[in-house]
Amino acid sequence: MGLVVRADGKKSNRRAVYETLRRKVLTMELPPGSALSENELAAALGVSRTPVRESLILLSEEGLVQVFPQVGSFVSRVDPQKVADAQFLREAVELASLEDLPAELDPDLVAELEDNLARQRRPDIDREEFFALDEAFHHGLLRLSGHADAWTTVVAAKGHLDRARRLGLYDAPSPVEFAGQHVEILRAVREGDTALARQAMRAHLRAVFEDVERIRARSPELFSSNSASLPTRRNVVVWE
Amino acid sequence: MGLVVRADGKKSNRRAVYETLRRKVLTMELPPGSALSENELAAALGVSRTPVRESLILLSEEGLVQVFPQVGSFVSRVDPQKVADAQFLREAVELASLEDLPAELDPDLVAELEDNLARQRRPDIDREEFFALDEAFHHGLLRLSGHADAWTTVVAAKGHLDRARRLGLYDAPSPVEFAGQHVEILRAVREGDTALARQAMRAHLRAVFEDVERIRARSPELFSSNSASLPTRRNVVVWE
DNA sequence: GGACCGGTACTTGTATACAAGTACTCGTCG
DNA sequence: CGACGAGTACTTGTATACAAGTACCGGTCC
Repeated sequence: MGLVVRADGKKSNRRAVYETLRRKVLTMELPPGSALSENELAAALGVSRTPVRESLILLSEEGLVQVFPQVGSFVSRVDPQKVADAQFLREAVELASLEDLPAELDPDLVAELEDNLARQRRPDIDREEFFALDEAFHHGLLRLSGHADAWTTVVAAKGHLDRARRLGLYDAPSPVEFAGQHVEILRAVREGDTALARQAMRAHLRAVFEDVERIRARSPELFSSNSASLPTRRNVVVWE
Repeated sequence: MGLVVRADGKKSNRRAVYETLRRKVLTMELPPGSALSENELAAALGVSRTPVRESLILLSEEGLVQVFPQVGSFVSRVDPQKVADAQFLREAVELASLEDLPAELDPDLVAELEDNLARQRRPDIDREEFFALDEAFHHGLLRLSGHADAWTTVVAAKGHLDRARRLGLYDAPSPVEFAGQHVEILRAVREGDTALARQAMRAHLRAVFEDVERIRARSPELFSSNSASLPTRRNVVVWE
C-alpha cells in the first residue's frame, strides 16, 4: 500500500509556467491587451505549447486572460464590473470571518501579524514589499478565525482587483495610510471588539476600492470599455 | 476591424467534456474514489486525450478531482474541511448580498422568484428538479441585489457542498422544509426587513449544513479521512 | 485613389507520439 | 508457503503534427 504523500519539491512544468505568467500579468509586466501567443511563450520559456496552453486555460478561467479561438490570446483589460465583484466578495468574506474569531486568539499568529505591521510601517518600505505584506496581513486575519482556506477563493477572484490596486499604489497617498488602517483593525481584533473591527475593515477595503476608481479616471485605456473589445493581433501593442 | 462578438453556438470540445464530467461528479454518477483514466474517458467520449486532460485539470482546480502524476486521476472524496469552507463562503456572500438590496426590487425578478417557489412547493416535486429550483432561487436572490456574478464564484467553490447536499436530499425530512424556509426568506426580502432576511437565510443555510453532517455519519466512506488517502488503481472501485 | 480578392502567415483546437514513473503480476528462490 | 524481484501494463507530463479558421498584405481591377 503506497501511502506516499509525495510533497514533491519539484513542481510540474505547467505549474511553473502558470505561476510565472500569473505574476507577470498581476505586476503589469504583461499589461492589459498584450498578445500572448502560445508558440511565442513556449519558445521564450523553453517548453512546449502544452504547459503554456494549459496555463492560459487556467488564467482564462480566472478572467486574467481572454482566449479567442483561431484569433489569439490576450491579457484581459481591467473590467470594472469584475473589480466590483471581487471587492464585494472580498468584503463579504473578510467581514464574515471577523465574526468567527475565537475567544482566545492564537498568540503566535498575533505576534506574526504585529511583526508584519511593524515592517509595513518602515519609512523606506518598498511598494512591492508593502503589497506582499498587505497580502500576508489579510491572509493572516483569515487564519486567525480558522478560515485560512477561504483566502484561496478570494485570491482567485480578486485578480482584477489586484492589478488595479497595484496601479493605485504607485501614486496613492502612500502606503502609510493603509498601514495605519491595518493597525486599527488589528487593535480592534485583539480587543475582541467585533463591531469596531468590522467597521475598520470595511472602511479600509472601501478606501482601497476608491483608489481603483481614481486610477481608472487617470488611465482608462487599461480598463475594458463597454464593448467586447477584440484586440487586433499585433497592431499597436497598446503599450510601450 | 472585426468586432465579431462570436457568441458561438457550438461549444468547444473541451467545454462539452468538462460539463459532462462535472455533472457526472456532482450527481454522484461518478462517485468519490472513482478512477478517471484520461485514455478511457477519451475513448468513451469519442475524443482525444487533450480535451479530457484539460477538463480534468479544471476539475482538479475546483477540488472535485485529484490528479496524481504517473499514478492516476480520481474523483475526490468529500472533504469535510472543504465542505465547511464552502459553507462559510456561501453564507458570507449570500448574507452580504442581502444588505445590498435596492429600495425598489426588480418586479420581474420578484415574479420569477415567486413562480420558482410555487413550483418548489408542488407536492409531487422531483428531487433533481427541486435541486435545480433551489439553485435558481439562490442565484436569483443574488441577482436581486446586483451581485449575480458572485454566484459564479460560489458555484465554483461549493462543489463539495453540492455533492453532500445531493446525498442529503435523498433522505432529508423532505424538501418541503427547505421550501418553507425559502418562502420565509423571500417574504422578509420583499418587506425590506434586512435583519429578518439575514436571520432566515442563516438558519436555512445552517440547516443545509447540518444535513451534510447527518449524511456523513451514515456514509463515511464517501468522505475523506484524515490521511491523504491515495486510492489504489483499479482495485475495488469503491462503489457499485 | 479606392474597393475587391486571393495568398500567406499566423492563431488556437485537437490528435497523436514519446518520456518518465508507478503499481500490479507472476515467476523464482529460499 | 512466503518473500522477493524483474517484467509489464498502465498512468500522467510533455512534445510534436495536423486541422480549421482568422487577419493581414499586396496586387489587380475599376
